[in-house]
Amino acid sequence: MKELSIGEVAREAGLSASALRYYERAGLLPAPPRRSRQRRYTEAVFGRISLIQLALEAGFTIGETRLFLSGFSEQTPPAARWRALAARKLEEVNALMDRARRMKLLLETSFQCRCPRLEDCEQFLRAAKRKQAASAEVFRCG
Amino acid sequence: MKELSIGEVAREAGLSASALRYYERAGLLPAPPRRSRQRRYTEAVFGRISLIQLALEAGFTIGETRLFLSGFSEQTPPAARWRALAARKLEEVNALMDRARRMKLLLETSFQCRCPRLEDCEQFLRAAKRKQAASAEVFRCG
DNA sequence: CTACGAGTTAAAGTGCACTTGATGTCAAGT
DNA sequence: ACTTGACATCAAGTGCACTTTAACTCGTAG
Repeated sequence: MKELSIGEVAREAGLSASALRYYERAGLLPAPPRRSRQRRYTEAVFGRISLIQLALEAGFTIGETRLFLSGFSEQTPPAARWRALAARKLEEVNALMDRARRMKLLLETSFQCRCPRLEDCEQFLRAAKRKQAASAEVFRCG
Repeated sequence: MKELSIGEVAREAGLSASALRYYERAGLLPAPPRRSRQRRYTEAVFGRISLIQLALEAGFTIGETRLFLSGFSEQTPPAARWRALAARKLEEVNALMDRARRMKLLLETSFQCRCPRLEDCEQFLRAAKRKQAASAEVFRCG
């Protein structure tokens, strides 16, 4: 089984070595064995990394992603426990998609006006004011 | 024309006074006249605030929102500015929805899958690895 | 032997969108 | 006169996901 350095893994996976170390500290990646203090990975790490990337790209935080990963990899955690976790995340993903859809709608609104100044444009003001979206703040920080 | 304090505007608009001051510093809101150093707004500010909220909810950053509001060049009409910014953002939102969809699939699959370890589950790895999204970091901070 | 590149650590820095804290000003009420 | 409450500024803090920096340890090539 070929051993890979952190640099090789990083290049292959398309992220930085520092991100890999960060994931390890954060408990997303298991600490690999060392050859004279240097990490040596196997190909198996790429699967794990893909899962991490997908979860993060889907909007999960590091903490949630850790739950997602370790919820699975623990030796047979109570199936119900995982199901609850997955159900909660599924709700979040649904909320996420809802929000994305609303954003898409807003973005696709093609304003046709020729108003030179925004403040005078009834079209924009109307669009802006009827937004009771009550969005769950999935993305904006703070 | 009635004059409003920052507190009244904040209450009415549903955001905090500090956020209003922040928007002003960031160039999203014009600096209103002062009565003994205190900001005095007119009703007109609510239209502007709605536009800001619209843009932020559509996923624009503060910087992008400033571009939308006060233009690259002032003589570019608002509708054109919106289209230009929206086209770029739309791609990001589409990528986001794609990722969310795959995450949803993943989570739903998890209700069926009996693999003891996540890394061994072909279903997951396949779902996770199909990512050519070239994600543009829409939402994640940093 | 020395230089080089790639790895190691802990700690501090970054960007976003704000918030919080310390300190000060001011008009109105008691 | 004094207190209260809302406002002001400026600096620093927050949370996330990393990155950067400084100081080091290696194995290998020349």
